[in-house]
Amino acid sequence: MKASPAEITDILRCHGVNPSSQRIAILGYLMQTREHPTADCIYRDLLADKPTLSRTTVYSTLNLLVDCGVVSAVDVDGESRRYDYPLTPHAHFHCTGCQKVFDVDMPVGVESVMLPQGFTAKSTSVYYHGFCRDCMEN
Amino acid sequence: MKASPAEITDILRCHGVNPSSQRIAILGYLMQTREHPTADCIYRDLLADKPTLSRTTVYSTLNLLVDCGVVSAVDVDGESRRYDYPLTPHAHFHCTGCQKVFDVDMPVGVESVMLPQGFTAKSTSVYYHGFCRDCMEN
DNA sequence: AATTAAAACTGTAATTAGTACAATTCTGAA
DNA sequence: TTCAGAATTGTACTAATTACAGTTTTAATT
Repeated sequence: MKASPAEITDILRCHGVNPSSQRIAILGYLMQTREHPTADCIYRDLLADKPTLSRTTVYSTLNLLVDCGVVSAVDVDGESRRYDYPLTPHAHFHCTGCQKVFDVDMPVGVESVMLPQGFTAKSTSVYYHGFCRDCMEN
Repeated sequence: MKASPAEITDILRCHGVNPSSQRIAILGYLMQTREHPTADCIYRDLLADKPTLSRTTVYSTLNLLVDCGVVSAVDVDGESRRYDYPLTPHAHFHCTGCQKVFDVDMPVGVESVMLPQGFTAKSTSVYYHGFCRDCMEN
């Protein structure tokens, strides 16, 4: 089910973000994919619908959305940063063959690990690296 | 305790890597720090001892060592890749204030999570993001 | 010790992701 | 309708990393 512009607008407003048409398009794009796209990938795909969109807007909007916690950044390898609208908490599997990123279960207990005195974690990322099914078979 | 050149040579040979003086210096550097340095940081620090060292060699050596599993890459944010000689398995805490990376305990059970059918993980990374003690206090 | 082929190293040039910034456009309140 | 602030745009720039060609080193063989 695809989120309506009104729903996307609400999410933005809830986080104190002014809902411009570009921001709605970018967040909407992230909400309807599980592909963990890069900024450039988002830019290229949205260009068809919004021919005046600029790369700078995509980058700055993504930074804004990450800063206010609406979307999360996926830094799974040293390559381009990817972005994720996390419906539910999950971990990521990075296939070193095809470079795709898959959502997998978040292991239990990760969030409650003992950190050194005085350290407080605001978020946790778990990445598995290996071969996905398709790459395993070939 | 600092590893001797002979010990470093052994580690390299065990992994099928020809122990050149540059490779010994780079691996030795990583073995005696817990700072998770970037390639450029390693380059700058080693330059004092090896004035003819080139950045390209540092990058290619690090790629080589990561590929053969001697050192691990730490991609904790979108910035430069960092490198780690992991004596024992551990997770990483990334301070969003000072940008330092700290070793912390690896939570139990992370490695035994249920992955989708046909997926096999070769390695696992766990990153916590937040404020370290010093940044918390200031 | 001399020869030599392969491997490793070096330095420069190129590539790529991402940011800075100034100019333009949009928006919504007065 | 006016206008100020916010958002967007496009270009120029920076920084991390890689490609590549030429040089040096290594180590085996004669």
